[in-house]
Amino acid sequence: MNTLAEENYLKSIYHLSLDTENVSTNQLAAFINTKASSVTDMLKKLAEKALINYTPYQGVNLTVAGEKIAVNIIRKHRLWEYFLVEKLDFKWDEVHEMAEEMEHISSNELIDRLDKFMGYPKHDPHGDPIPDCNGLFKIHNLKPLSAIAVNESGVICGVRDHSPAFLQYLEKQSLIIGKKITVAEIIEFDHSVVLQTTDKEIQISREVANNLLIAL
Amino acid sequence: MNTLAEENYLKSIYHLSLDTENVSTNQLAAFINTKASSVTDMLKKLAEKALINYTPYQGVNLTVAGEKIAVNIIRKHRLWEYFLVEKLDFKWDEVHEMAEEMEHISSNELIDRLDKFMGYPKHDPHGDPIPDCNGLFKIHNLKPLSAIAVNESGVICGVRDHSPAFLQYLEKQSLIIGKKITVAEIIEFDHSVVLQTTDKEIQISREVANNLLIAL
DNA sequence: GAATAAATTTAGACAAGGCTAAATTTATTA
DNA sequence: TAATAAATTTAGCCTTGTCTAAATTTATTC
Repeated sequence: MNTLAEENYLKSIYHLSLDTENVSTNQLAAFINTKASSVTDMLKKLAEKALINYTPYQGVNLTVAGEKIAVNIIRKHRLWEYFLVEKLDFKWDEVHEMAEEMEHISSNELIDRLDKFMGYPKHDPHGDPIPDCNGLFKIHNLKPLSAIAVNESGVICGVRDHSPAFLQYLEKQSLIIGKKITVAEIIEFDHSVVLQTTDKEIQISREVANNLLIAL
Repeated sequence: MNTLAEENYLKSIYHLSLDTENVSTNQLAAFINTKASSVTDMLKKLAEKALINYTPYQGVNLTVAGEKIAVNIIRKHRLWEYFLVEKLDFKWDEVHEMAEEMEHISSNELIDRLDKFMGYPKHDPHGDPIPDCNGLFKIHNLKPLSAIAVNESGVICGVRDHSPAFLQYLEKQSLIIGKKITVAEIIEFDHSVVLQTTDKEIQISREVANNLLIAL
């Protein structure tokens, strides 16, 4: 098995790989909140284990074996988040830290049974897809709200930022998963977005719009 | 917060303290499966943190602060075991290792909500009492079956050995928590015990009898 | 295309937790 | 009570994962 630190590196490389092909040492260091030199040490170790492809100075990406481990950790994370919200009544902004710990519980039998217990949910409380027991999941073709044109409509299906502050703000504005919205206007000056929802009109900043994921 | 290793030492000291007033270095080393010298190092660290009372060569016991932490870990362990058996349908011999990991999930809010979710159970699947959110629980006055006289009756309420092998054996013999038994005979030669249960007569070794806890 | 800047890696150190071997203390026994 | 045995602690070393500072490589710019 892998250490907790190794698992966190693999998971982080996976997340960063969604945006860039090769993940750089500095990117990882910033993401994990550590120093570039520490990252280099760990990359050597993971490369040694054949979990990443690593060429000095050229960044890294996951091998098939490494990706399998990363996806399994993400599966655990999202299933525990679902459990915490659906069974223990936590709010969607409260569960991330707890799930960060729980995702490292090793038993796969446990997580498969948890999955069954909850009825094989497809998405976590933030709209992120939950990989099945074979690591398979659909990657939605979601667009940030900031990329939606005026008069177009869509449904909120995910968030990019998972911080409690952001989630609490959305909650307050009733901008929750499943909400239908229409872009009424985009303010020229600062690219703020005016939304028409089922119950009211809301104006949000470009920053917020950029972190809301929409299905058309 | 305390490290995983520290938590395991505190928990172990707590368990061993149930039998002996002061726990010796060697006892701990054997229990934790490590070397006496490693134990000494950790004892110094825990004494430094005022979680144990430690006098070199004289063994240790928990301070009030240390006992509080230990009981909280045990609460978590037993609640997770209950969850695994009652909600995820694991068998009583399958849950110990998983709970060993889960007991270190830090959030107390989480464990309190889990407790509520399950209806505040009083005992784990092995009959051990579950401390409440204030760390309070009744210590049953249970006797090992080996200490019960011929013709006396009682109910199986706990086990001393939690190993899968022992639990599987009990399961096979239908010697489960809540079962009513009567001591029919004690074999003089090897102190084997002949039990009369509701459905049949069973003979068990002194070793087994010694690890079954009975309420009269 | 050299010179500077930015990114990355190497070198050397540290803390946690563990181990072996040696020294010391306590317990036991003749 | 002296001698031996058992238990415990100390000393010194190892691994993991981290850090700072220095060296090296890659990127950028004039």
